[in-house]
Amino acid sequence: MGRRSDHTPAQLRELLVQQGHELMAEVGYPQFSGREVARRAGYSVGTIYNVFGSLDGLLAAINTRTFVLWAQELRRRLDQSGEDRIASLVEGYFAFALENPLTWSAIYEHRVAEEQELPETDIEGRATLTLIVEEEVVRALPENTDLDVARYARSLIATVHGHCSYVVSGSFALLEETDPVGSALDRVRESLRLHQLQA
Amino acid sequence: MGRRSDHTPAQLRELLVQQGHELMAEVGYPQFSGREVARRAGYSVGTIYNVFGSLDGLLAAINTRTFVLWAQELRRRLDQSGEDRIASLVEGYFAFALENPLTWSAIYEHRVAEEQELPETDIEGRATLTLIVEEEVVRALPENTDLDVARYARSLIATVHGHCSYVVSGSFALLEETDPVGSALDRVRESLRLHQLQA
DNA sequence: CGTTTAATTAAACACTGTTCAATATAAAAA
DNA sequence: TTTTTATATTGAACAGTGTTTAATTAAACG
Repeated sequence: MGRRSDHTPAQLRELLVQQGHELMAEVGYPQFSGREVARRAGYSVGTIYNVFGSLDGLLAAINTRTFVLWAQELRRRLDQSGEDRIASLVEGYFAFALENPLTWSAIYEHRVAEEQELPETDIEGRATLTLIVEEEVVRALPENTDLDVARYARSLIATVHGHCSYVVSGSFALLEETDPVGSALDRVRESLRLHQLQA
Repeated sequence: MGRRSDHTPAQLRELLVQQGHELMAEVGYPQFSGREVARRAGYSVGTIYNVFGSLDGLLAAINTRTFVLWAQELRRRLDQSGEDRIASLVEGYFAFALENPLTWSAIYEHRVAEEQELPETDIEGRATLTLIVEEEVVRALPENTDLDVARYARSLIATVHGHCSYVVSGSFALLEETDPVGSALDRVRESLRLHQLQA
């Protein structure tokens, strides 16, 4: 078969990312197969290389999709949140990871060698999550704080991330931890409380 | 070639773990190859399956070795530590990960499906790290604390781990974070300070 | 010594990711 | 409309991988 016109370039790209994302959700990063994605999309392997340049390119696009869905979930929860928006964030962080363990883990299992080579659209989609958290951290802090808020927000994300990754990977289950979300939230609250008083 | 007697079973096991650990340090988890380990050890692939039952068994043994080396490094630093033993711990955590990024990452990249099936010796080697931290957390807290110290220690480990994994994976570098160790230590100190006062 | 037992291998199988010449077809030019 | 050009698509080839298993050979035992 030679040139086809079943899909526009944009449609084809979308199709591959969608099928790839589904496969990732089904089997996870270690069992992920580019050939299988092509098979499901009704194209042959080479097409992935035409469209994304490499398998890494497809994987990056799949993970970016996960980032976007994750950010949407956080926004959704913030919109429905009561007073305690920080709790909504932390719970949303965990909830997404636990409801989508395989796609969520894939984000961290796929090491991007030179991250500068990520397409603009990918970088943007990924940054959103950080921005959402930053907004809420600003909101939780006194106006006249002398903290580097961006840096502080990243540190709180890292704190929650550490707890969350232990849960999803199963290390915490082994240690019979019953309330990892609670622990993560405790650490975040402790830190925020101190910085709220300090002003 | 049939049965050989170049190594005792124990020696052979040790040889494979050692070669495997070296290979992991050279190429990292994604490029790791059981066949290559066997090649370097001068045996054929099947031997790995004789000795460890599966490739996962070898990987578990390799990662356990990393845990043991890591724990040794922490103990070494604690022995030479001044007053601030918590800082020694956090710095030791990061230092080991940054000096051994590939073997350290492999610990978290190799998902063990049913962790109950880890050999006793592996479980023991891995638990040591947690115990070291627990000891120091007890030391840092008032005697009459009503905290669940084991659980609290795990939470602090998760906090540091979150920061550390961002550094090693390169996510923090991208965000121009200059002092992740400092951030992690800040979060740990904040929490400890509160729990020191609370008594 | 012969027999049993166990370690070791090589080959086979079914997969991977990646590259690339051949080709069929859509788009452009005549 | 016909011819030409450009390109999207494929399928095969290559070099790997993990895993299983029958055959082989050497050690251990009686």
